[in-house]
Amino acid sequence: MATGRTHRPATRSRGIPEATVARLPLYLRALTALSERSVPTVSSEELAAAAGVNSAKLRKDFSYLGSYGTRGVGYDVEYLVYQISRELGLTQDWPVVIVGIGNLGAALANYGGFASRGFRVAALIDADPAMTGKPVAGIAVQHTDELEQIITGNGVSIGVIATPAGAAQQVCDRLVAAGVTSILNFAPTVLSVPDGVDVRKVDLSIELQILAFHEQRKAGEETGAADEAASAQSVAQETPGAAAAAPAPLAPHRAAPGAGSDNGRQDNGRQGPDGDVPAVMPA
Amino acid sequence: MATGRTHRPATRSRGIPEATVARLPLYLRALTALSERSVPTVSSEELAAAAGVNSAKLRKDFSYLGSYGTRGVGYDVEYLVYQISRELGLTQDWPVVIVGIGNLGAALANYGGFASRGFRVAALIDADPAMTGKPVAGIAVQHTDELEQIITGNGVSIGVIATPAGAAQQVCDRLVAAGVTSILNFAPTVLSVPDGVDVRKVDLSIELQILAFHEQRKAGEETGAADEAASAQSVAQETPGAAAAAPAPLAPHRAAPGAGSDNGRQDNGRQGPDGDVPAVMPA
DNA sequence: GCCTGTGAACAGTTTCACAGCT
DNA sequence: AGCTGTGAAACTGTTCACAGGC
Repeated sequence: MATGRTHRPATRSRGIPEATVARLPLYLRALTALSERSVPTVSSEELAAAAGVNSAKLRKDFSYLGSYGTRGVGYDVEYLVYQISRELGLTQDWPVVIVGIGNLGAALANYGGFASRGFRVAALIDADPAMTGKPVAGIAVQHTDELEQIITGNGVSIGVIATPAGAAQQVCDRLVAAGVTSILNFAPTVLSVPDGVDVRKVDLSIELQILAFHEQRKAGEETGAADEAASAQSVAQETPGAAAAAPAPLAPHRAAPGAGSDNGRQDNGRQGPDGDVPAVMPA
Repeated sequence: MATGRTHRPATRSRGIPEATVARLPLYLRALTALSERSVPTVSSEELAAAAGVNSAKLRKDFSYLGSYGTRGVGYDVEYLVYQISRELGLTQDWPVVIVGIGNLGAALANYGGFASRGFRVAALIDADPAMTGKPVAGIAVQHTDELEQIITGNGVSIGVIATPAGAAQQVCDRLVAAGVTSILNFAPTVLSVPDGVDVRKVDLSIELQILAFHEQRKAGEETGAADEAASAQSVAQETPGAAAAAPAPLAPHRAAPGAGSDNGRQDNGRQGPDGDVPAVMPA
């Protein structure tokens, strides 16, 4: 077994870097597309282009999973799809509850990508009695009172919070108390959870603010264009080949420059008040 | 490109690290909350707790902005709010257009955090003629045909794409051609854009898949609890003080473990087909 | 004494470049 | 010849620990 022998716990549980884990879904999506077109194999170069990363990074990432490619040939699409799915835990079905069925919650409930890959919306929960029983995305909304029962009854371990900021911590506490150990938080608040519970955060206004930062910077350097236009904004390099070399004969656009490192995972902390930032949804 | 690589080493601090930029909005939110409670100053320790990071990181982050604190005292809340706002470019108003007014687009349009800090929804655009003229969040939806005119007429440089995956690249191309240079993409696709255009991506299913990965890992190690429960899942450390030491006398929960490094910024690449993953919104 | 600001050590991630298999 | 897999180098980000001002 090429399972690197000496050091390197390669296939062992501790191993895959977070940065790599965060990219696996990207590869999986690209591979799924290839699979649907019945493409049998891909080279790291091709797959990397489809996923929007560079090939060295992709190969390194795959090397943490094991040696699933064939030198001189490339990777077997179907096999890789399976291996990555397994690694991500998508071969099993994850029941998910969405709490807070406003516009955002409804959008999430209707999100096809949800159901398509390992996730199943087990229940929609909202605090508004007027919503109870109303079907959203084919599922009847249930009242918050039944939250605990829904969680335990369905063995739910992943919860999505799409409530207003003011209600998020409370909902979070109840989810955790009922047994949820992974939370995807759309409310603009820092959630406090016990050790062992994972929180990932998606925050609209933060994303916009980061864009504004770069936008402002662009405006400020609108002067010396030609020379270092792209690199000046600290947007840095990626796709050294595409961006630097080839004039791209037919493609109308080129690669988006990428600068790594953001966080999507929440850290820690306790926010003082409750509702500081306006909420995403009505009720 | 290969143009030497514009070093920006100098004593002239023209380079705030991306990781720091990504946290500034977090600090800003915590500071705004303090400001509303008329708190005059905060220590790095307090502010860090409110923002969910550790104090050393926060101090380092602020050091890139300059020396805005007072030794022995802390930071002046109002002053810091101003400095960070300025750094992020929020002292000016950014007109934003949202393309794709389905559930998600509507949720974004209604998002209060949008308007509250520097961003103004200049227009809502949808390809469905049935939507045209309908008011969403108090703004009449306009048809895609007017996209270019809206962008140039309002000097819009930031666009939000909330369309189905299949339409995203097309919309993106038109936005860019019309002058947009920053895009927040909610469609599950890799967008290709020319150099100089920033793309940030928010992808629901990716976030869920990352959670599933950790969740799976937790299940697999449900055995040896006590000893290294938290660290075993590679969720790593953050808040060394809180998580490792102090038994937290009164707080009901503790810090959420944080592992850094994700990406929210898209990289590069050209996707082969168009609509592989189901879209977020109906039409 | 308290708390900021920061150099220096450390850790994680990306890129390079090439050995090695097919 | 072509392409993967991977050490090693380069780089980015985080943590430590303490000098230095209040």
